[in-house]
Amino acid sequence: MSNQEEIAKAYSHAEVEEKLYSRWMERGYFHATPNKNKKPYSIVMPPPNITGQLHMGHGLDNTLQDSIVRFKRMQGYETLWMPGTDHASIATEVKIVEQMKKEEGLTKEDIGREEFLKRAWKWKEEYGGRIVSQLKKLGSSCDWERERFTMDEGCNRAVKSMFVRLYNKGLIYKGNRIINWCPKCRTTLSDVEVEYEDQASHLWNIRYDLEDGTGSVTVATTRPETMLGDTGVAVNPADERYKDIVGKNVILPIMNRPIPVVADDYVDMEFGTGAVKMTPAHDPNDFEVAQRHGLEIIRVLDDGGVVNENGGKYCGQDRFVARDNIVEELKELENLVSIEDYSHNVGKCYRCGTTIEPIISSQWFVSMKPLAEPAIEAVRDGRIKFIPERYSKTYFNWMENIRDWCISRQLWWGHRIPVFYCDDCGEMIVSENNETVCPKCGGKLRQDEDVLDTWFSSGLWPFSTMGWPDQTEELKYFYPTDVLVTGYDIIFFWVARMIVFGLEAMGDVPFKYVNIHGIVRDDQGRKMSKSLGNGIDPLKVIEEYGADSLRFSLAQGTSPGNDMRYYDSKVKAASNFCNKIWNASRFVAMNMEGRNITEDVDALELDISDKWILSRLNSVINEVTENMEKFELGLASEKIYDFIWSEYCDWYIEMCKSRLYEGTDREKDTAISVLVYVLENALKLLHPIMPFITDEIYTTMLGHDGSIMISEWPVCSDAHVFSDEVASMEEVMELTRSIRNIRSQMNVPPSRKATLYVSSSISDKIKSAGSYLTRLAYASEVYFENEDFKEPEGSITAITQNTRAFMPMGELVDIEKELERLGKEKSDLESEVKRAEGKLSNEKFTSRAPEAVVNEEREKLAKYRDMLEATLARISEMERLQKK
RNA sequence: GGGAGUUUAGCUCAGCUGGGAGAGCAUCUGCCUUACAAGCAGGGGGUCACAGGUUCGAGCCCUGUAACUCCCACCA
Repeated sequence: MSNQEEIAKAYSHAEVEEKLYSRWMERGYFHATPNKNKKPYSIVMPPPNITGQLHMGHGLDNTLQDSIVRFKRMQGYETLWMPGTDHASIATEVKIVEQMKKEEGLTKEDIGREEFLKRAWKWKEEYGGRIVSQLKKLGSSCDWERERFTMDEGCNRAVKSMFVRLYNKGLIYKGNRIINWCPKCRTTLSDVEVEYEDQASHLWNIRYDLEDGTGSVTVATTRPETMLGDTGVAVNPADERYKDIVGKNVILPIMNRPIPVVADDYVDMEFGTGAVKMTPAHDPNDFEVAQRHGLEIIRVLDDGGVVNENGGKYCGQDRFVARDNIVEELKELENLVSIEDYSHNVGKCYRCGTTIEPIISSQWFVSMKPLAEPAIEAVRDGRIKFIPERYSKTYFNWMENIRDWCISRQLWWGHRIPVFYCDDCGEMIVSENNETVCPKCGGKLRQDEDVLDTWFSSGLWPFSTMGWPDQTEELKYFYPTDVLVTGYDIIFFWVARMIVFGLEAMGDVPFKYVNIHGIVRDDQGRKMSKSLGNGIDPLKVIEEYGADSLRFSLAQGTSPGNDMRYYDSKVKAASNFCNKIWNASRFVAMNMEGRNITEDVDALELDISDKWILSRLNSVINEVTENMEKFELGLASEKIYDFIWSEYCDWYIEMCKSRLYEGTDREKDTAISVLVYVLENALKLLHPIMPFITDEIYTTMLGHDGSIMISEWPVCSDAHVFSDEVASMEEVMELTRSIRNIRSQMNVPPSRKATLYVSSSISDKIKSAGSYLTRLAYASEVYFENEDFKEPEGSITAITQNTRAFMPMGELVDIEKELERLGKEKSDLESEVKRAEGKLSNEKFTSRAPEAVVNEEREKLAKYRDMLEATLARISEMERLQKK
C-alpha cells in the first residue's frame, strides 16, 4: 500500500500522537460500561491535585496504569480506568490565599467565606483541567466521560453519608485533645501530615525553686517558651532524689506561680535531671500526665503561634521571639542552669514547612482502632496483596499502632462538616441534609465552620466515583477494583484509608492488588523538588522525544517499590527504539507491495528461519503476558525490546532479505507474510507501553482498520513450537557470529566477500539456512560439503559443535595472527572442557544434582571436546602452512 | 529506639523457585552492507560490599560486619 517515498525515513511523534489520541477519544475506545458478556477490570486513578502540574511522578504512575489498562482491554476485559482530580483542601487554599495576597493584598478574612469559595471554584474551573489535559498528552486511556472531582456533588454526598454513618456508629466523635497545629495555615493537621526533621537545637536546663525555700529542682526543655504555660513538674515515683518534694510546690520563674510536683511513671529517671516541666496545653505527654494528676491546663499560644494573654508580659510575641527573650530573662534571674547542644526532632507542616505546635483544641476525630481491625485482616488473609510484599509490613506496623484521626480542618475549601448546632438550646445535629431548624427548640441552626481533611474524601474514591451510597450498576460490576497503582509515599495517607473505608462502606476491599512504585529522582539521585529546581517537566520531554519514549523509559526503568532515576539518555534510547521500530516497519511495508499476504501463517510453507522466529515470538508472548499479569512492566519492556531489536531486526529481517530479493514469488509471499505476522504481534505486545507508534504503524503501514488498542492480545500456540529448527538455527547463528568475529579481528571489511565452504554433520538441517549466510556472514557463495571435506589452503575457519565453515581469504590471511587467535580459542575451550570434566568427575555432583543438570553438563562437555578437537586440527594445519 | 531497603561492568540498573555473570549508556576498532549512521558488525571492562556457614553447586538461602538511603516512634 505504500512505497519508500511515501513513508518518512524517521518517525515523527508530534502529529501522530495528537491525531491518534483524538481518534481514540472520538471513537469512545476509553469508555467502559457494565457489560454482562465481558469480565470487568477496573482501576481508579489516584486523583492528582487541582493545583498540580504534571510531574515525573504522575508520569510514572500513569504510565504504569495505562499500560495495565491497555493490556487488559486487549485481553478482552471490560476495562474501566476511572479518572478524576482532588480538591486538595489545604494545598489549594494555601495557593489561593497566596495569590490573593500577592495580587490584591487581600486576606481571606477580608472577603469572607462565601466570596472565597467563589474564587476557589473559579480557580478550579481555570486550572483544574490543566493536569487533565497533561495526562492526555501521556496517552492515558481513562474513561474521561466518567471524570470525577473529589468535591463534586456525588462525592459530597458520599462524604456526608460516610460521616453520618460513622458518627451514628460512634466511630466519629468530637473531643478536646492535643492536636497538631500549623500556625501559618491556621489549621489542625493529622499525624501523618506532620513531617519530622532533626534540628540542631539546645536543651535548656532551668531551675525551679521550691516554694518553701528548702531547695530547688532543675528541669530540661527544648522549648523554653512553653514554660509560661507550665502547671506542674513531674518526677518518677521511684526516684529517691525527689521523694521528699513530691506534693510540694515550686515557683514557676517569670510567672511567679506556684505549681505542684507530681510523681508519674511517664518520667524517665535516666534522662536529664529526672524532672520534667509540665505544659499540658502544648505537649501531648504533659497533657496525659495532667489528666492523671488533675493539673491545670493553660494555653499560652494563640492560633498564629503568638503568646496570648496567659503569657504575661510576653503576650503578643511570636513563639520564637518569646523563646529568646525568655531565655534572656531566665539568665538574668539566674534560673538558667545551663544550655546544652541538643539535636531534636521537630514536626513541620507538610504543606508549608512551618514548625507545628501541639495545641489543645476541640476537634472531630475518627476512632480508628475498630476500623483498623478488618483492614488489617484483609491484608493478612490475602484479599489485598501488596506488591512488593514487604509493604504489607509497613502497613501492618502502622495499622496496628494507629491512633485516632483528627479530621476537622479550620479551612474553607473542602467538604464542610455535616454537623449543626443550635445556639439556643445547645443541641447538636449530625445530618446529611442541610438542617436549618432545631428539632428540639425550633431555634436557628448553625453549621460547623470546619471542613474535613482532604484525605477523608480521597478515602472514598474507589466507590464514591461509582455512585456510592447508591447501589449502582457500576458498583456491582466494577467494585472491587483490581489494582491500585501508587507511590509508597501515600500508603498511610491514602491506601490505608481506602481499605478502611471500603470495608466499612462496601463490606469489601477496594482493590485486590496494591502495586507500589518508588519515586522518580533526578540524575544525581535527588528528589525532584521546586526548591532545588531540579524537576524535569514531562511535557517538555514529550515534546522533544514523544510520549512513547518517555513511557518506555519509565516503564523500563521501574521495578516494584524501588526508586528510579530519570536520565535523558534513557529517553533518548527509547526514542531510538521508536525509530528502529519505525524503520523495521517501513521495511516490511515496502515489501508488502504487490505481495500476497497470508494471515494464517500455519498454512504457509515455512522455512527454518520462519519457524525459528515464530518459536521465538511464541516464547516472548508467553513471557511478556506473564510479566504483564504480574505488573512487571520493566521486565516486559526489556523482553519486547530485545525481541524486536536483537531478534526480529538483527536476524530475521536480514535473513528474509535473500528470499525477498532473490526468491520466487511464493518464497517472497511466505517471507513477507511471516514478517507481517511477527511484526504485528510484537507491536501488540508493545502497545500497552508505547501506544502511539504501535497504533500508527498498525493502521497506516499495516493497513488495519480500527486500532491496535482494541485488537486482541496475542496468545501463544503449540503449533509454533519448533524446537528442532530453533536448535539448528541457533547453530547457524553461532557459526555466523564466529565468522563475523574472525573477519573483524582480521580486519576484513564486509565489502570483501569470500566463498564459504560449510562442512557439517547436520548439513541436511541447516542447508536451507545457507542462503542467509551469504548476507549475514558476507559470503559470495556458500557450498555445503561433506564432513571429510578438505578445505582450500589459506582459509580461516569458524568452528561450532557440528559444523566448520572455511573461508579462503588468500593473501589476506595472516598465518601468525590466525595461529594466535586459534591459540586463544584453544585455551578457552580447554578451560571449558576442564570445568565440565571437573564437575562430571565429582561423584557427588553426578549422584546428587538433578539428572537434567547433569545431562546438560555432559552435552556441554561433548560440545567443547568436539570444538577443541577441531581447533587443534586447525592449529596443526596452520603450523604446517607456516613451515612451508 | 524499632523496622525496611540498597551495595553486581566507568555510570544507571536487571537478574524468576540456587545449575556456567546481563542490558542500556559510556569507551575502543572496523563499516554510509539497497529499513534504520537515531544505524550495522566486533572488542575491552565484573574476587556480584566484606567475613563466615548451608549445599554436589551461592549474585541468589542462613548468620554476622560495614557503608549509604528511607519509614516509623511522645523520651523532656
